Amino acid sequence: MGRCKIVIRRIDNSTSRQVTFSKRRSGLLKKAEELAILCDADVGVIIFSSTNKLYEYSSSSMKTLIERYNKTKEEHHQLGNSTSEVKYWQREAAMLRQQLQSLHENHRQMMGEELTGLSAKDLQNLENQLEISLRGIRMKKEKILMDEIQDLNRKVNLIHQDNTELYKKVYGTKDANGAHISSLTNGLSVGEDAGIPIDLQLSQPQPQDHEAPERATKLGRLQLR
Amino acid sequence: MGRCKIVIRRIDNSTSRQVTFSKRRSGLLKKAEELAILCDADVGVIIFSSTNKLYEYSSSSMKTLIERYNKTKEEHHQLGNSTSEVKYWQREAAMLRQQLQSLHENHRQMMGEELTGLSAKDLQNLENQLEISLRGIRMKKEKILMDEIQDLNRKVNLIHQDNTELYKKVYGTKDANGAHISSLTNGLSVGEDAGIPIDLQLSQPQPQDHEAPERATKLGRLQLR
DNA sequence: ATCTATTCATAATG
DNA sequence: TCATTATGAATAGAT
Repeated sequence: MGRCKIVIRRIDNSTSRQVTFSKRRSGLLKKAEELAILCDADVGVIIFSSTNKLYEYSSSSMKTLIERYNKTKEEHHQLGNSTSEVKYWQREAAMLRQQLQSLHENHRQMMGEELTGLSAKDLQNLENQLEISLRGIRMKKEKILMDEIQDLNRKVNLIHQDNTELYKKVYGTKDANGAHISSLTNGLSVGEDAGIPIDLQLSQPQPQDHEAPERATKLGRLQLR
Repeated sequence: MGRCKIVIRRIDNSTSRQVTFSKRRSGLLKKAEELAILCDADVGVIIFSSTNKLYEYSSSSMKTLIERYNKTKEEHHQLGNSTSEVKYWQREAAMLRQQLQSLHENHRQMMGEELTGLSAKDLQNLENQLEISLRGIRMKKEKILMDEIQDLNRKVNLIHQDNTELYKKVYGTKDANGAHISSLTNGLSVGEDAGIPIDLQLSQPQPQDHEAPERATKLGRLQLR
């Protein structure tokens, strides 16, 4: 229910994930309250964001609700009482450390380190994955550069047009392009002719899909490396 | 979202209250799951109907979630109340969780995912790193394969020598290498001369198909494609 | 349960 | 974060 349908899977972009979280969180809490009121139910919602921030709703009291839940589940575990609080945190830390270790090893392997123990097959898989990653990364990079270049082209053309206009104003409507221009335009007259749009490109002609190149605009620098 | 707007207050008619409960309950649980997946959040919902029936959803485990909830609440409520040991472990866990998160993000980027937000420069660095990794991995793989081949060569030579010995025993000490051998050794005479070691090599240092090459050694088969 | 007419939630955008 | 809006989802009421 938005501008377009979305698939329910983790949102990659962290900004939009945060935005969506904020919206849907409030939506969920609202619906929980409506359900509780409309249908005379006892409802509790607990949400931990990916940044470990807590949000909650409870139609009565969360404590009572959780107790009721535990009773219903026939688990008299005394989850809320800090009998073995230290132990809890120790387990938590141990679990996290384990996860961290495993991920770290994986990461090392992706960095081409610590490869002993891997079979030729494992290495082949790793190689394939890295090749896939590289393709994705290169595409993304190309896109950024192409966008930047397109924006620069636009900028250059605008300046060139401006200069042509200025030239006309200064020298009348005679020849709008000539040696004079160069000196006037601080060496920016790139095109041969005002009528022909200037077009910078990456030396390798890549698929040119043109989207919003807003980043380049902000920079406004001319870096033609 | 229905035939007409309704006010949010207890539905008097028990039948329609029951129907609405059923519909909205599933809606709420669905939304909870979507939030958890989309935004990488930990979400739990507990619902007791007016007839004391329990319905629940939890993206991880309700037990863990409730424990986490209680800990978070306590932490918030009585900051100075916990012992130094608890505090130590809490900090430890928080630190580990942070590290895990950061490493996870890094890992995702190395997998070519979640690249939005990276600059062209970042992407270039990533690309360079992956290329370095690939070189290392390929070298390692080559080495494994070369070792394997060397081992096979050794084996082949040993067999060949054995056969030569056997030939001598059968036919005396005359010519140890000849056309006869071929028939005796089941087509295994690969080298020209017994004195010259046979030497298999990778035709090109590229991924051929390396289906578990270690098995070949064990089996003692010679597959010379 | 199933079917619509509506209202609602929210994705994209500024 | 806030506001707007087009669009897909949820659902109230009826069958």
